[in-house]
Amino acid sequence: MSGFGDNSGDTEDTFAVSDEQMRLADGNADEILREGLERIERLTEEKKGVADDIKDVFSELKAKGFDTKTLRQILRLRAMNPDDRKEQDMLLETYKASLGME
Amino acid sequence: MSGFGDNSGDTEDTFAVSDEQMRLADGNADEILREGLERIERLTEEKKGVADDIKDVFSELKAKGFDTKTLRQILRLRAMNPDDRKEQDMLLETYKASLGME
Amino acid sequence: MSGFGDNSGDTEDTFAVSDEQMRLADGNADEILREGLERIERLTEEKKGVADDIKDVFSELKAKGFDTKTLRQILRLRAMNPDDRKEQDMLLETYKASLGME
Amino acid sequence: MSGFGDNSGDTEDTFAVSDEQMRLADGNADEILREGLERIERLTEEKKGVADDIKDVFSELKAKGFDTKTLRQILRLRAMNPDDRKEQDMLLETYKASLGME
DNA sequence: ACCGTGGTTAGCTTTC
DNA sequence: GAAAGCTAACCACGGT
Repeated sequence: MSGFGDNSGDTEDTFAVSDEQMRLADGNADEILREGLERIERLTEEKKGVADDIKDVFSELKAKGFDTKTLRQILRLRAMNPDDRKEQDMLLETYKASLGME
Repeated sequence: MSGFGDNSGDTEDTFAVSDEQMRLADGNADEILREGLERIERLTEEKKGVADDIKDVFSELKAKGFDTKTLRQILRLRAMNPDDRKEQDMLLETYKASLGME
Repeated sequence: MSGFGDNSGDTEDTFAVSDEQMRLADGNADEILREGLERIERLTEEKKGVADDIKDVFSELKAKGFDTKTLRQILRLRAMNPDDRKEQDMLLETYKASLGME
Repeated sequence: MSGFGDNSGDTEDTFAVSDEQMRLADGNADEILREGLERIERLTEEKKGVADDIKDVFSELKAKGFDTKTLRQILRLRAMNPDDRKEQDMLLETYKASLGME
């Protein structure tokens, strides 16, 4: 089986090749599919693990009295390029002024 | 600074402790905060790396003719407990029949 | 067909009832299902319409030079209870100070 | 105040215009901003109302024994173009066969 | 090349 | 407090 619409697996067979030869050269799309999926599944597992670690750190900080929501805000700010951050902040202040928000 | 309302960082100081001692024992909430955030940032970086790896595998499969959307469906199916999957499928068929969907 | 495990739509028919009577009393779970889904589909359509309207307003504002991202921030701020907003802001400033963020 | 980078709000004032004139011609970007935001807020409210209605229908169906998750699947299927649906399904079956999933 | 769209992921809310 | 559903932001893709 081939993915779809690709030109691999030429069906003309000008030169006869055994199934085994095809499998070895790969040709074997099933195998490509299976291995690709397994790699994704393994990586997804790994990703999930890291996500759990992150959650743990948040929990610890929360247990020590920190507010999660605010922590996330801080992280967002730290992640921003300082210049962009300034720019963004200025813009926000301008709009606030425009609307009479103290 | 303490997270909020917790009673850590006792200010009574019945027994004098040097600043250094406090810092080591921790006491120092600023430090806890800073280190927590840094750990989160490091883990987030790591997570992003894994996510990119996953994206790469999808790209490879796509290049080999596989349809990404369908691949995701397959992954979802494989992730399900077989029994749940059966159950869910049966239910779906029931509803479809109920609605006259072929 | 019934939703699940309920005994409505008794098929014994000790007392003959016309199909019409059943339909009216309802009994007919298929009908309930079909009508429920149709109501949801209609409402979803409606919701989509409103979402499109919102998008249009954003587009207009953007065309007049406003920055969409900042507009969303403003909307978030306006949506918050003023007290919560103050509280939240104070907390953020505290953490920033704690981290030496100007 | 102007959104950004547009040339409205000319500061040269070659020809004096009263504030009132500007406001009427509009020029008044503050007003544009304020009204735009209010429209969005009103529409958002409306959207929320419709979303709640949808939730209600789901609740009713659930109370009558239907499984919400499956209902959502059905809705997804009904929303799809029949041809796409067939196509998608075929592809899925192909991949499943490829992987030996019954 | 950019805009608009759809799909995915993260975050917040509510329920159990 | 954990888990699920809903909402909003993000991102990559395809169309123009």
